[in-house]
Amino acid sequence: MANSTITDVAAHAGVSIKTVSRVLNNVASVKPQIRERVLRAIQRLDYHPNPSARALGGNRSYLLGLLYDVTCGYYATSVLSGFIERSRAAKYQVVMEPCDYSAPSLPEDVKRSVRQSRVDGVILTPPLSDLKSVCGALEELALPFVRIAPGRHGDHHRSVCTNDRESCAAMTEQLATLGHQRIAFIVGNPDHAAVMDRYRGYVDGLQTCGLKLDKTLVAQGYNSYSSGVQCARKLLNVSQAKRPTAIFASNDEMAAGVLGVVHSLGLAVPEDVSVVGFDDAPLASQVWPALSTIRQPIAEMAAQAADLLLRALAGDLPDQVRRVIPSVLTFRLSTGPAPNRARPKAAKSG
Amino acid sequence: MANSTITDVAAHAGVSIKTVSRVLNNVASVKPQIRERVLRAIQRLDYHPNPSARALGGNRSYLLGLLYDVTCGYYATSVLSGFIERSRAAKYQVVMEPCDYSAPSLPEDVKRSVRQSRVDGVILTPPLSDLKSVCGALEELALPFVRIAPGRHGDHHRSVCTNDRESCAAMTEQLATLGHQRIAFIVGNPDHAAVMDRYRGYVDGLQTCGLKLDKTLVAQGYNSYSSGVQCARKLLNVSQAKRPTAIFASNDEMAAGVLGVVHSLGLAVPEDVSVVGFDDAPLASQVWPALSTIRQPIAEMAAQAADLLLRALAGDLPDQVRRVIPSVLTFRLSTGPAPNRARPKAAKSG
DNA sequence: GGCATATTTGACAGCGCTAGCACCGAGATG
DNA sequence: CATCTCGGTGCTAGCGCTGTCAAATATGCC
Repeated sequence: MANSTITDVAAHAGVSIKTVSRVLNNVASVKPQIRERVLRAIQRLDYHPNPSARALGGNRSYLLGLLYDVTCGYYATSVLSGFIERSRAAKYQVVMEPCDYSAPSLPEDVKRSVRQSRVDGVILTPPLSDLKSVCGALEELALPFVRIAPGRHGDHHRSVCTNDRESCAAMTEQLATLGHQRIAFIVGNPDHAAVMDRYRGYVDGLQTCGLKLDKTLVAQGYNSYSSGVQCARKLLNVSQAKRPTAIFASNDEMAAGVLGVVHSLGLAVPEDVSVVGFDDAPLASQVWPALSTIRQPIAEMAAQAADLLLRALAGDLPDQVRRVIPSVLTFRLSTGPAPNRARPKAAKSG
Repeated sequence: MANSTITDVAAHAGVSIKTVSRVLNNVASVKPQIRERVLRAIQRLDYHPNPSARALGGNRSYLLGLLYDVTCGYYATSVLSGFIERSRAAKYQVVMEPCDYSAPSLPEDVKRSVRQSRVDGVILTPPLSDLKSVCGALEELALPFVRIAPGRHGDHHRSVCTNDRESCAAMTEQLATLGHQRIAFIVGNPDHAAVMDRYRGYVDGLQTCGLKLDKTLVAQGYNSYSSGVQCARKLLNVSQAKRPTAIFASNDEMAAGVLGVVHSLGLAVPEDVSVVGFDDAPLASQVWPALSTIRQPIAEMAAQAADLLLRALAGDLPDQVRRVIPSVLTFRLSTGPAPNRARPKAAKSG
């Protein structure tokens, strides 16, 4: 069955192709009755406009790009799931644009990539969303874009993020409420600006609870499992008195690394050490014990980003917009009350 | 800088646009000297053909679809990374086509999806690649497709797979070599036909080593972490004598579930029980202890699939082709010698 | 009713490329 | 030497839409 064209629809509805085009593009000035007639014809013929023809005629591609770093495949997939639905609804297609975050030629790569694919706009996932060079390249091309979870928001850009700082503060407070006084923190990759906010939240939380920041309890990680392992070794390889009773990592992968070290030292989670992550990646519930973490609503953020991008393309959105979707604290088995030594008053064994 | 068009290139090279078009499409009958001239002009103008125009004129879209099940995001991403590179090189773009594997309307959804996006061909990732209904829908539309890691190969289709059976046999033999005599197996979701091959490999391996198949050591899982947990409980909740000393799960996620159960029973991995997975997903090296597993070369398989699809589109490929990319056994910390009780002869403690 | 204004609709020319066929010149053939 | 062949090239008509602008129709006012 050959695909029907706009001409077929026009013939069936007894109008000109231009009117059909108007209906397709939601132009207001079509009489309801005629619009109805056209829609019926479209339905009857199972007509789908040819994107290539639309693109060629309208000087746009109806393609949206999802720029992501190849090493962050999981994140990209989650973003995709939220992004694609909205885009589809708006008759846009999504093309994936893998990038190598660490390549020196990144800005050039991005430019070539988007020019070649002729996308109408892109969304940037972290860590790309933090790179001035990438944003600059996009601006040079005058290509609309929305950033997901960028660290710096000051620039004149559209972005969607979550409340990293507040949720990390809340998590820190929860740990304190469980009796933890020596709460360690593993900072994420400094390249990912958003994770700095997580650290700030940790500091806020300590302060709220009257705990004072102990720099020996802060380690610098790089978002990877192995950096989590290294940080955990550093944090735990001390006398028992100085050992943290809880370790809060800036992402789940590093938290998983912590778990490994704790196990291999013969310590128990959460009896000896509580462990907390961030993201609620699938990994968080597939390690043992399952990680308490902070669920970042990636799909929802992506949907909002799609919204912003589509509206920007339609021209009814200011240059600078920022949306915040709250994260939610999620408690699983990796957290528990602080061990007795930390709070000598209420000694009980179980 | 406005994008240049084929007309600009033709003018600069002093030829007709048709000749430029021939160069772009690798038509043989262009004099080397002229071809050279055109290529230089293309380079100088940084010309990229407009895909929409190519699509419209040539009656194809230069779009390739990647059909995947939304619940298998990770797998899709890995496939993508291998797929996109080849496609790009051939000036094709990749669009992601998420599907709901379990929807009754799946064949209709697939049809609508591919018709709407106008893709020229698609690749199918598991579990989609096993569904007759999906393949049927695609055939009805006469849309070329390549299946990745399907279980049944008998049909008249193009596919790329790995040697599930052989590698699982080899892994089973390795476990036997380590002294394991009670090797349990967790079968994967029966919907994913490829995993049945893994079970067959396990049976082969047992046979090769002179171990006999004990049905009480075989559990039926569903590829998820939680089904791994359930199977492990069933397998381990027996007297010590009957307990398996090694558990081989058909994928890493289930193996991670096994790990959790072993830990929570107070047993040690690999001292009391060795655990093995399949896939070498990121998860495998992010649990503790890191999983011995079988690395499925997904990206490479995807690249081959892209190759097959592109050649099929070019018309120089028979209907039925099957490529096999071998998996590789990967040993990490989750496997070790069988505990002494299983081989009472060489008692040593450490 | 007659006129000036909205409002709604249609005719038509591209968008940048490919496909089909016509064309041109050089070597092969009679 | 005329004719044929054929590799190499150019001309031109679309592909299915959108944008522009003009035409047709509806609405408001005196």
